[in-house]
Amino acid sequence: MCHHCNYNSILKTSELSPTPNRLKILEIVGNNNRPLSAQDIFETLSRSEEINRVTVYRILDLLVEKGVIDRISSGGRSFHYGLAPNKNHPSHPHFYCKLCGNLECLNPEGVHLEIEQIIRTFPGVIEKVEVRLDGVCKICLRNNKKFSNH
Amino acid sequence: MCHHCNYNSILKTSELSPTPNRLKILEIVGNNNRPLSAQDIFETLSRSEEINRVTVYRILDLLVEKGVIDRISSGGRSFHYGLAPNKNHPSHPHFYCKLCGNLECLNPEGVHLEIEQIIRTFPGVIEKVEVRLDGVCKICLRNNKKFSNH
DNA sequence: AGCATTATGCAAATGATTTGCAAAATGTCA
DNA sequence: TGACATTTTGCAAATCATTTGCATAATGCT
Repeated sequence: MCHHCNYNSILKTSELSPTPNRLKILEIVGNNNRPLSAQDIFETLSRSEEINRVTVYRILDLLVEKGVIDRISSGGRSFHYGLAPNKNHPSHPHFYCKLCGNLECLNPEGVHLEIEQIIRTFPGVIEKVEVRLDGVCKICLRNNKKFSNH
Repeated sequence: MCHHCNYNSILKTSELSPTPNRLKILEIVGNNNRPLSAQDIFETLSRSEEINRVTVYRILDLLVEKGVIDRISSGGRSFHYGLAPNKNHPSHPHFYCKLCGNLECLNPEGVHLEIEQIIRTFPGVIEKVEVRLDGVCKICLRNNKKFSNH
């Protein structure tokens, strides 16, 4: 979630003209406290205007390509999208609930990851690190007693 | 990869009768040094015998459910499968090459992950942690000069 | 052998994403 | 402003990974 970002200028500095659709999609991604699926974004946007699903996919691809947003593996079959890490939003781990399929952001302080050794010795190029915890979220736990003793 | 495991007994202790197909699929997963997709496993198995793709999926689901193997997000659209961590194979991070789509295992020593704080304070149940590095592997780097200065 | 249970195959469905192509919108420049 | 190139969007269909439903085959048990 970001209240400090000017999405318009983010687009411009990323070599993307700030078209209405791009802006709206970036706002939806940025104003949410969790990474959303393309479907989530499509549904949200559809509530206020007509837009094609393919357009959503294409804009998401573009934003990922320019490094504005991150494509995040959810643990399920669909990708989720969140603002790319920057000064205001440090890189952080996510939690995936295998029951409701929601992905949530975790505090970056909670996880200390030391990968210097790998970065030093890995023969390829490392562009991104993803840390994801999987399990059952609080809400599903309450609704699903049988998981409470795992 | 595992040279110390008796797959037959692993199946038995997991409440699964060691049918030929289950054994072969577990062997393919276990004898490989990287997590494979269902498609990889299907193709490998198909070289030596007739088997249906759906059967492969079903056996993989079963092995995951019983905790024998792990379903791992690849960074691409398909899941990959590797032996679940145990005494012989500690949990370890993976590297996904966005060009060739291969997933490889990284040394567990290379990554230090401290998640005690999250585990202590998270309101849901955490069952699994996945760490994945994304980028371009050594081989694709060699074949794709344009990525060598990223 | 007879019957229940389990495992497999096959066809089709589903869900997420991508592609091809054409129409609409936008930008550029004389 | 008009003509033309470029970019953005929509629509239909394709693709890819995975799942479902249902029928048959294999296996286990008494």
